[in-house]
Amino acid sequence: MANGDWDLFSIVHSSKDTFLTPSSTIFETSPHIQTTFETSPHTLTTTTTNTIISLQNHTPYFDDFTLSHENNSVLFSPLKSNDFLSFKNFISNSNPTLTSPIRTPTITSLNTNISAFITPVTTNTTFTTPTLTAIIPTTTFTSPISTTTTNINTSINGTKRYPIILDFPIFIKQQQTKPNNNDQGVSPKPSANIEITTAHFDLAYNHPSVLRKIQRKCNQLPIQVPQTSFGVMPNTLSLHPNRKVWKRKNNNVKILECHLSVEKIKEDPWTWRKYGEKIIKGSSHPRSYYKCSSFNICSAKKIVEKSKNKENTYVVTYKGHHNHKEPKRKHKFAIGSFRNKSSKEGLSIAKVAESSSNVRNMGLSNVVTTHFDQTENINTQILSTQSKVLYPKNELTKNHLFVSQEVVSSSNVENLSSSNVMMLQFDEPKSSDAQVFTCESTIPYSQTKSMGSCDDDHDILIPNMRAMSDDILLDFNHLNGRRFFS
DNA sequence: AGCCTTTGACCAGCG
DNA sequence: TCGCTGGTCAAAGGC
Ligand SMILES: [Zn+2]
Repeated sequence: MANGDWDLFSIVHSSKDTFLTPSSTIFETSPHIQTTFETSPHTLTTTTTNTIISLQNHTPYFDDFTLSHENNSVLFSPLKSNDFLSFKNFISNSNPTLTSPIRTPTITSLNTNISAFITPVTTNTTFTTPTLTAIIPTTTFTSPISTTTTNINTSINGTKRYPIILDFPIFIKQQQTKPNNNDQGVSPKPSANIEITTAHFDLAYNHPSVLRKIQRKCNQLPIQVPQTSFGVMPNTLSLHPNRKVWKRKNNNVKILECHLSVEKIKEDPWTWRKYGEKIIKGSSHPRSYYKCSSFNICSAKKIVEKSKNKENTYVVTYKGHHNHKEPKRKHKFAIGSFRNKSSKEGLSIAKVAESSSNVRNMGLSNVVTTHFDQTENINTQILSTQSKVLYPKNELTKNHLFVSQEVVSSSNVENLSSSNVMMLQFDEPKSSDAQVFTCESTIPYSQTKSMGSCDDDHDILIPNMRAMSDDILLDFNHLNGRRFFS
């Protein structure tokens, strides 16, 4: 796939006045805010170091921070280019001893530059960790201010009020130093496998800059937060007695598209039942339609089609979400076993699948099927995001970031090496309903390990609809006056 | 028996 | 209006 086909989804951490930019990408860690406060010249420098992966420049999001000055504090939320004015006033008003000298300062320089230094990603798997530096206000005063500010206790503390992606790029760096045992005689291998889990999306959804826009302009474009119209369920009051009618309004909404190897399809912990197969015009491979078979009212579906371009790779599109836990074990005919030989496509999969090891790590979150669901409509989304609760610890762990420890240990490395990249995509802004997330990953469902610990004391997380119990879901259904899972 | 796939018909959306 | 296309249904049969 040509890189030009991808627009990277932005987990947008933008400043208040910056619209989310669908075509740019930023992943960032918790900003580490370091400050230096010098009295001569009177300079406050705040250095916020984020770790960012991006293909293009992007207005960064600065986490809220509090400037404490003696017994006073001011919250900056977030940092804006004119914050230095607030800072100046703050300094002026907080300490009477400064009033006189500051009243008539000669400001020799004001540096309000906020700039992001982002190194372009040169390959799909080489990431840089640029430094983002913000300098607020760099104000140089003339004397006599330096003689009156020597004992001022000034500090800046990041408030870290909202969840952010923790430690994500750190793991990337670890991966980059790890030799790849399977890297034998094949041209450059991905140095990092990045498994995109619900954590990324949840945190993106929950980001305050995102939520504000949803609640304010949920119907306007561009849409910053994934939303679907997939809530149109099969009509149980069908006009045709012998046939159910599936209303296909907005049926073209893609939830998530993945390019997966055979192994990863096999390791999909969910169970699926095939309900259709279609020859698609212009495609040499048929498209298979699957429904989740674990739970009779689960609306999760997936569409599998063999990739045109890559052998042993399948394009898997997931729709809807599971309203239940992962099955403890797959029954023997679950998708992935491909027992039937009459389908040519299935046969090719079956050969590989049967020769592979058994499915492992059933309980782990997988890349997409478990958690990349959307709330059923915008109303629900607002409802859920207005109720902030803490995850139960086990759910938090389950949904946390996973990074694989090994490069794919299959025989198909050469076919997968070019796809070992995390790509998330917003649809074109003109598309009013569809939000396309595209994830191209070679991470198997297994071979993953939770490497992150959660900052439980600080993170405030939004309830994860699919991680919640069915009872809670029913409550939501009542609140919204309709049923989602029927 | 239960769950699966296969398969042609049916249905909705769209140009 | 009509035909094309993709998604879904459901009967039939397999494992
Ligand atoms: Zn399900």
